[in-house]
Amino acid sequence: MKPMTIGRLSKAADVKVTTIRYYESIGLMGTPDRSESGQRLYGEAAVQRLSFIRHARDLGFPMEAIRELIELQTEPNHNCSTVDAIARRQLADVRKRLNQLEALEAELKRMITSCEGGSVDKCGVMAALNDHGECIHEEHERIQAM
Amino acid sequence: MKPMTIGRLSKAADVKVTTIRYYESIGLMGTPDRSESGQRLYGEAAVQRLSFIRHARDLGFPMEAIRELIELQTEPNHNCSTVDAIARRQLADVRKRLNQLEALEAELKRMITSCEGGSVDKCGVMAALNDHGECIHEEHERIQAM
DNA sequence: CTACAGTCTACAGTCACTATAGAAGCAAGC
DNA sequence: GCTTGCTTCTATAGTGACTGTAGACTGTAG
Repeated sequence: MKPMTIGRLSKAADVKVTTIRYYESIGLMGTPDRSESGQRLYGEAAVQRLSFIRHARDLGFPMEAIRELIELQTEPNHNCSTVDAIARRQLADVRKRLNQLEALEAELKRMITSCEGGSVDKCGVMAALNDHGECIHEEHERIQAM
Repeated sequence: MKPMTIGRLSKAADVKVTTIRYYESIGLMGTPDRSESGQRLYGEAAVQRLSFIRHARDLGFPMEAIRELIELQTEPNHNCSTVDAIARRQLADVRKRLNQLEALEAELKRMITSCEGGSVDKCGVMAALNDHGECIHEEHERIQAM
């Protein structure tokens, strides 16, 4: 039951110190106890909470959804259908992105095989990039780079 | 050969006016001619350039890669192997993201099916989110939400 | 005691835009 | 010519989810 400093918490949950303070500032983490000298002190619950956030972020849940989930967690009598709905929404989102990425993969593959070497003005990749009619972006949503 | 204003260019290339000015400010678009009253005037080449950028962004190319591609375009004698390399890098990236998303899909599906209704403290989704050991993030890269 | 790592606050910077404000320009209708 | 209303101009601030920096204090190992 001995409390840990922010650095230890950081290691325990694999979240950077600055990010922990950031989460606190946006109200995701609650205000921790402080030592006499003013240092933040955390218990196991903080590790849990932080790992939860991290895991949900790794799964691509938007911050807002995570906030919602945390609120739901704190009132455990609430029916979990809301939680289920959030997860389903996220799954739908992931699937949409999968489809888009598959289309991208196909187009990139096509672009690359069309390139036969030589100078840029005959390059198939460049041609494909210039030739902006046919391709994907009927529904013009943008894929994020990582 | 009559020049168009930024608004017309915006419609022609399907890129917002503000975004065009932004691209200019970061040096992706070059400084256009101006009318006597100071309005930007563009020709066909600008539509081409802008569409090129837009298409590459739609394909998820990072800004830096696009900048590189544009530079290559302006020296057409350059061998296109560099272009090919950039496209291949992008393809590899897309494939990596595909794999990650597939893993996410599986985990989300598992989470959702494990939920049998009832209150939050017995919810399988919540359990999965709390239970942060086993899952994906050995290689902890984060998937971006869109 | 002295290093030196960790922690504190507060604020600026990142990316790729988007939004806002306030002023000036332009095109059409009356 | 005048008014109406859209477009354009510049400059600046805001977004999300952090990251980085500066300068001061604290805690600990040798």
